[in-house]
Amino acid sequence: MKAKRSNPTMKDVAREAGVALGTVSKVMNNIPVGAEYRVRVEEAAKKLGYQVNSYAKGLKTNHTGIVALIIPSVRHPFFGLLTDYICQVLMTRGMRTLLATTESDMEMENKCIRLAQQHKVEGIIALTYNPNIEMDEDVPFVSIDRFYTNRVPCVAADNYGGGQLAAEKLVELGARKLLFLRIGSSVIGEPDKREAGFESWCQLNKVPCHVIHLNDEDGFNPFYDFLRDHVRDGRPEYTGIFCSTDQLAVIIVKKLKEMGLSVPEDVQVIGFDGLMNFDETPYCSSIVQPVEKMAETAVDILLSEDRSKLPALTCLPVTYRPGGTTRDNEA
Amino acid sequence: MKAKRSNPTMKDVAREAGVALGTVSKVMNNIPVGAEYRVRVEEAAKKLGYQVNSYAKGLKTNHTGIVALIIPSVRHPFFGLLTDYICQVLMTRGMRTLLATTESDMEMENKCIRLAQQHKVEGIIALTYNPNIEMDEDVPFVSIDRFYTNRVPCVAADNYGGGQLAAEKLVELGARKLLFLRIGSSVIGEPDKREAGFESWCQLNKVPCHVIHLNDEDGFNPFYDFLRDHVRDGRPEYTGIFCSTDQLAVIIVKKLKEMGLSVPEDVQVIGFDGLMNFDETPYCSSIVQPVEKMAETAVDILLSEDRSKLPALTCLPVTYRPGGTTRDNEA
DNA sequence: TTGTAAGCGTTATCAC
DNA sequence: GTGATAACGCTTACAA
Repeated sequence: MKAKRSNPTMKDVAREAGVALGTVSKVMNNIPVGAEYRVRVEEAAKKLGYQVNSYAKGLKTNHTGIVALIIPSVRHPFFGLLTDYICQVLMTRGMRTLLATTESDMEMENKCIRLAQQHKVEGIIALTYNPNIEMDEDVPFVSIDRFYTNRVPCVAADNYGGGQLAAEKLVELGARKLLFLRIGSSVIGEPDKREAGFESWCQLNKVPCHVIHLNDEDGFNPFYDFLRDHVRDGRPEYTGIFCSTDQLAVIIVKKLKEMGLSVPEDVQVIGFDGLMNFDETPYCSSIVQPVEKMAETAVDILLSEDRSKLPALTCLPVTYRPGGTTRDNEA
Repeated sequence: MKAKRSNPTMKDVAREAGVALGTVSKVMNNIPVGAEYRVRVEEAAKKLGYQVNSYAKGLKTNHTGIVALIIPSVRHPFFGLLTDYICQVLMTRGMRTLLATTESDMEMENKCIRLAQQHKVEGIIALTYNPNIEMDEDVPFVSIDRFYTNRVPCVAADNYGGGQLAAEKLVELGARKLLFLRIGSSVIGEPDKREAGFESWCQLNKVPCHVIHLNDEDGFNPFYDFLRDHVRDGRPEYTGIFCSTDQLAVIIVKKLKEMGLSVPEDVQVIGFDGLMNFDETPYCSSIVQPVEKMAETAVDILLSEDRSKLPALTCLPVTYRPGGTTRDNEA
């Protein structure tokens, strides 16, 4: 553990090296300079433990090398994973991550955006369903999972295709009637397309399909009721369930087992997200979001040179992965 | 979604309001100023959509309102949770979080510390087992789970006490012989005390206790071998297992079941961390780390006014929580 | 190629 | 209480 002296400035380095201030600056920025000088400056810098003051630098250049990430939390596995990747990708692009967790509180979201702008970040990546985002026209902004306008690029998984894929898989695995389950207050983001894709596939393929929106008041009763009302020969009729998230799927599987139904024998369940338990095993069969790809894409778009022609919406392909809650051969 | 005009400066506001530059500065910093002036300035600022440039401000004041958090990742539930709390607590203290994930790579850790210092952060909170941290003497530093020297405050859970508690609980719940399991390369952090506490309790209470360090080469063989070698009447002799982390505990439980042993009937398992699955249910019976308290404490120490007398090591109390892998009455 | 000097947007120190 | 003015540490013409 080494300790270094404090706060030497370029002026100090210049004096130490016996060169002009501008020369030091050039060395620090890799601008061609006499080899002899370069060495002198580098030695002086090392000796004094000099580090550029990026605030002074940022003030001049308006480039801070910081990108703000605004996200509901970092403790939910999906957000944690996404944050992790974004942070890593930004690092490889020479950028730092300013993290702001908002708990999806709109006021907080706007506050964080304001703060980010004050800090002159190079751009903002945000995951919010806030309809009244107050964004500065000229700080690059990329939204994840939420389409605002053509002027704000949005990156998301192919939620619609994922919904279709879930339906297709469930039928392929033997389910004749399908159920879609979703929980929580209605939002207006890309994830809503999971339901749309699911339903459209069923319609197109003439597969009976029912949709249940769970809410906080009724709890799981609508689900219980539906299952009880649709029984045939003592077995549930709807044997394929698609849940809007893995989280919900895990809960539903538990509920089903409590009801004496076995998963995947009696009923098959597919979730959405593709999260892994921390022993690297899937929570459930799931439509896997390409989280790493989403992170890369978001960063690429945010930092792209030519901001005049950006894709308004980028949907990245999802995949299906068995995870024990479906009757796959190889599961 | 509103859009604002770009980059007005204090000078612009001053001109717009018809006052001097200094007056604007005072208004922005809540320094007493004529009521009439204050109103004029505030209106002008709003009209122009003015926001302070914190880089210019930081250059002057050397206060950036940013704290760096250096952590292996944010995708592991424990780190995710910790990051979440730290970010929240910092926010309530008027600080922003600069996040750096290192994957515990030492080079990366030092690089991140260097970058943080360049960004003139108010302080650094780091979770690293890096022995050669290159830290600047005069940027406040708080370490989590790793004691360096008396000069660097360290915040951790009471790992030693947690180890004792685990042993005590296992015996209380009926185990006569105890096993400690730990995996991975040896580190030199506070978490090592889990083992020490566990052993010391056993010694003090004359309870037979065996320790196994799993490593990558041998895999779980040492564990299997030990279990096989210590059987009595067809039942394992060591019926209480303490794992150094919840993650390991989850794996061990799985292995035990594969061996035909049932948990918690045949063998009881306690982990460490107290993590919750994302459906808010514990992974296993566990010694719970006070993560939120750790976050608060780390931030408090980092930002404390008087840095002359700081606690070198703060160990926060842990608790035991049943989680289905022990034979607790109420589990 | 190297050195000089003018700002970048703030804050802080003064006279007023 | 208010308003010029000099820094803060750096980049970048531009002059040498």
